[in-house]
Amino acid sequence: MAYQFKDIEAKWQKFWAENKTFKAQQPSENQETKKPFYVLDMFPYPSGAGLHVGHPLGYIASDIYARYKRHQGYNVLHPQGYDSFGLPAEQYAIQTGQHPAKTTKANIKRYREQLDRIGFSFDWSREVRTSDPKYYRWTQWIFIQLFKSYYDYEDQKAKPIDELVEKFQKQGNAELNVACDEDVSEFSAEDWKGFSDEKKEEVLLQYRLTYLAETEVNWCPALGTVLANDEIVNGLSERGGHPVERKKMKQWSMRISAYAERLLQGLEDLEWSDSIKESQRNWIGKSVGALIQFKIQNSKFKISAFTTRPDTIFGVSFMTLAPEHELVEKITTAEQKETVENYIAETAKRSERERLADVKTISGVFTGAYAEHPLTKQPIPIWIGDYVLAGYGTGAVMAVPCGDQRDYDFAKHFDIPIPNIFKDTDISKEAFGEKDNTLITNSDFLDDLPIKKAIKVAIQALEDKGVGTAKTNYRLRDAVFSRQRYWGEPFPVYYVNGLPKMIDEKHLPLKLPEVEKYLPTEDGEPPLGRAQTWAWNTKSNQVVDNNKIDHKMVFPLELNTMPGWAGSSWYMFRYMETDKRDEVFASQDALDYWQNVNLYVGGSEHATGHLLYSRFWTKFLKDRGFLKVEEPFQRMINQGMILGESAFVKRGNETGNFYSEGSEIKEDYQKIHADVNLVNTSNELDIEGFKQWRPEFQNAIFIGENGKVLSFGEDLGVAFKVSREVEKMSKSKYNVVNPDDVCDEYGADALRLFEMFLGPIDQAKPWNTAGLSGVVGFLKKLWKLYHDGDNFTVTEDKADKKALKILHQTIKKVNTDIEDFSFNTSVSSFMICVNELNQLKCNSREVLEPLCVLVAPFAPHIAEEIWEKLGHQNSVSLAKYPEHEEQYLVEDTKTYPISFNGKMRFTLDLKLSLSKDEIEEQVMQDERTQKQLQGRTPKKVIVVPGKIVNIVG
RNA sequence: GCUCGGAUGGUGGAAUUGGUAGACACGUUGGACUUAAAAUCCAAUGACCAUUAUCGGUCGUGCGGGUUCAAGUCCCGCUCCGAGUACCA
Repeated sequence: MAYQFKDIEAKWQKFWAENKTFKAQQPSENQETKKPFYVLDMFPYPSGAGLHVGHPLGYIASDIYARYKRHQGYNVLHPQGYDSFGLPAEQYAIQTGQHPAKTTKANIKRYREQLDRIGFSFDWSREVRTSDPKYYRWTQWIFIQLFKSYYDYEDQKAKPIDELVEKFQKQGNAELNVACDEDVSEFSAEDWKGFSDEKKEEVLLQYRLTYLAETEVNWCPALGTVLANDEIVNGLSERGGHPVERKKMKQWSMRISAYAERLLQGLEDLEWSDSIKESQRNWIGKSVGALIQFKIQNSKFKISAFTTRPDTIFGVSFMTLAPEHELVEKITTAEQKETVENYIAETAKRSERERLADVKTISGVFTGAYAEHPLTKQPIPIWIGDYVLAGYGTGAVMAVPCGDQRDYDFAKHFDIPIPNIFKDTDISKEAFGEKDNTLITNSDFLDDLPIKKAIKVAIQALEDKGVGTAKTNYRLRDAVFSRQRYWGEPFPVYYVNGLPKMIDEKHLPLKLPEVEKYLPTEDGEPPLGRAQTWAWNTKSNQVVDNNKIDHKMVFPLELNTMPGWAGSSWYMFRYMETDKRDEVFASQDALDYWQNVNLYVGGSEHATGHLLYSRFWTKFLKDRGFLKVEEPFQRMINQGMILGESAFVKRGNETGNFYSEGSEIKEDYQKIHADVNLVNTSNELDIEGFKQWRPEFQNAIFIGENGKVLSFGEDLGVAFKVSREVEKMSKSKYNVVNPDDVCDEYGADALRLFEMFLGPIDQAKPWNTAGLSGVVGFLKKLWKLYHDGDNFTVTEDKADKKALKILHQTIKKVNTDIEDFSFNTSVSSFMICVNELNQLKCNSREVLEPLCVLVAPFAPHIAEEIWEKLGHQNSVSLAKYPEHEEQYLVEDTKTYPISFNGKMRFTLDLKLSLSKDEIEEQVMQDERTQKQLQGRTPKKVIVVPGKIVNIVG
């Protein structure tokens, strides 16, 4: 009987579910003191399209690893859940009026069905859904904790805001080294005590780790919504092409910038890919330099500019301010006023995106004002230029045209002098941007110092004169945390006189209200502005009707919701908790036991989003004593994307005829997507299916590969071919392959093995079903190894040496492969092993039982079935993973490659125990050596024992 | 522009510290079994040259150099492709 995967897979999936085989033990029930091991996948967003074959790639890899760790005796936590708040459900709701909760629930159901078919060893008892009020209650709770905290740079940690209030009372804010907004004004302890309560609240908001601030957003009046940067093309909305304007809105932000240094340092000890670490480093963008003050002539104002090159201070020939810089209007002279205003108006019109796209055009205007060089006291003209970004540093640049290409281009364009301060360099064509050992010149006390030394000396001099300070700048900006959406976590916030107040923790969750439509309101408020019941009664601590708002006891609630990354920034800790989910976000003993994620598997597209925010929240929760770990994810593997092989047919523009790939076409044509499910592995299109797929093609004419019109009946043998192109797998490209179909046709084990066999886990690769037959063949051969027809043929006989050798070689290889995540080569090893055992006609339990366990993480269903036939009661997942025994692998002879001048000529079996000289002697005596040498004496013989003999002549 | 990856047969991809390049699989070709097909099994398969089918030879890991007895692997200089990021002072 052949291997009946359908029955077997269904049987074991049922068995695992019923026996709760993969339920991780809680620390309290874990009496045998098994070591914990936490394997986590990035949880999916349950979209309406369902899973395609690309999604399970990472899940299969992590599942293999989780199963492997269970075999090794670990108490493995391997959960799964859903990142179920998000935009697609909301957009679907806008179009259809269906409540997002309803579609989300349906999508989750479908996801679960699809996942279950692949035989994952998830512990579903710990499932989380970010859109579940029982879950987002704790997301809201964390938000409140952030609101109640500030960041102390001195101790490098977050602390309760009350402690800051105490400090204000004692010493004001002047001397404090804490994270805050840029524009806080100084106050003394006396000032603080004199502040009204409202004023105090306003000040504190500038220090809290989540705070309200005016932020510019892209507002599209026609669509009535706020757009993200990537939803805008050339200043128009991507959807519909409507104009977009910049609008200031009050938004919640997260003070992630406070954690910049720790987020950077923390990367060192993580076992993540270099590329992700590097992206995070770039994103954080640490640059070390100095902040230098420039007095403005005839004015009380000062400009401070950040530079990484204080050594070039004597090369400054002008300054440039961003058009948005606050000093611009204050310092512009009367005669330049009109020019400057025109320029500002013009740049404001251009969207940020346009400005970035158009880097080559140099534009700017002179303000008429002059700054004073802090050391030479020379006047420096102040310009405005849109190459200076308001959001980085101070929005002002001390321009050193000889050392910076942008300053250089600007100076050339406006005919500003370019003094050279680098010895023996040519700056006639471009700036000298190197940071090497070149010496400085024309720079007073910095003359003849190499650049690196000069930087230090310059900073010291500036500090001594009180005109500058050493300063580290980070590119990382605070993260906007408000979204004008419906389908997200509501903020636990109400407003008293415009100031935000937190709802008391014990009244959480604050549940999403019902709305009749999911669009923003006519006057541009977020969808929650449509809710009838969206006010907070501070007496009853309940949500009440809007028209009861009296600003005494009943107050308006926040209308924004939290972004997608809120719920995903802490979910890894939620899985640790099972019983007390209503009482805590996760209980202390669970957190202490599981610590953090040992292995995290997911795509690299979250490098600067989710992976940074989760690290931020973890560090924050640790600072405030809720966690003991500093990092959420210790080791990470990033799986590559599986791409689709789209199929294209050529359609004539005039006739509408379809042309086979190889046929001659006498008119202009377009390539249009054809559903890949209508194309076989030889790229032949199923024409009847194609006509049914798109009714408008019903009467189209098809020109076959032979160049003739295909008329059915006569031309049955003539193929109609399509061309193939690799693209991202997507519904709109009709190249989606559904894992369900693969499971139906070949089985879950085959799907698992094939996805692993496809290539290295971290590489992007196209899905090509053609290769599936290889792993299907392997499974059949594996089955055959234990069966002869219907009979189970495993015996208790002693295995012969050869069989043991191949078994232990395979064990050794697979063990190292799993640790390295080289699953493609493990599958190869299995194939080699099974082929050899088949040839040896091995049916000894001594070999076949360990092999069954070895294969189990990869192809669990077939392994369970065989395991049962081998007479075991328990699941194969509880079996101990085999370890290789060196005794079967050691050999006393080695096949030596014998090379002449580095080229391999023949091989010779030699005893491994031989010494160098003995090897050389035996090789030289061999007749083939003599033949190669033809009587000559070799110059040198290189013998590497155990490896190779090379004869140089 | 910068940063990080990558380039190996017809295809996907193997190759410890430099040590027999092309494992394994797909595909292709030939064969066995069969009335036939499917399934299965066996063999060949980097390119070129040579020869009597033997024994053989030359070239081959994007390109050009280098180090070495020996380079896919190390070093220098390029080309191309992919990803991220972008006027970051």
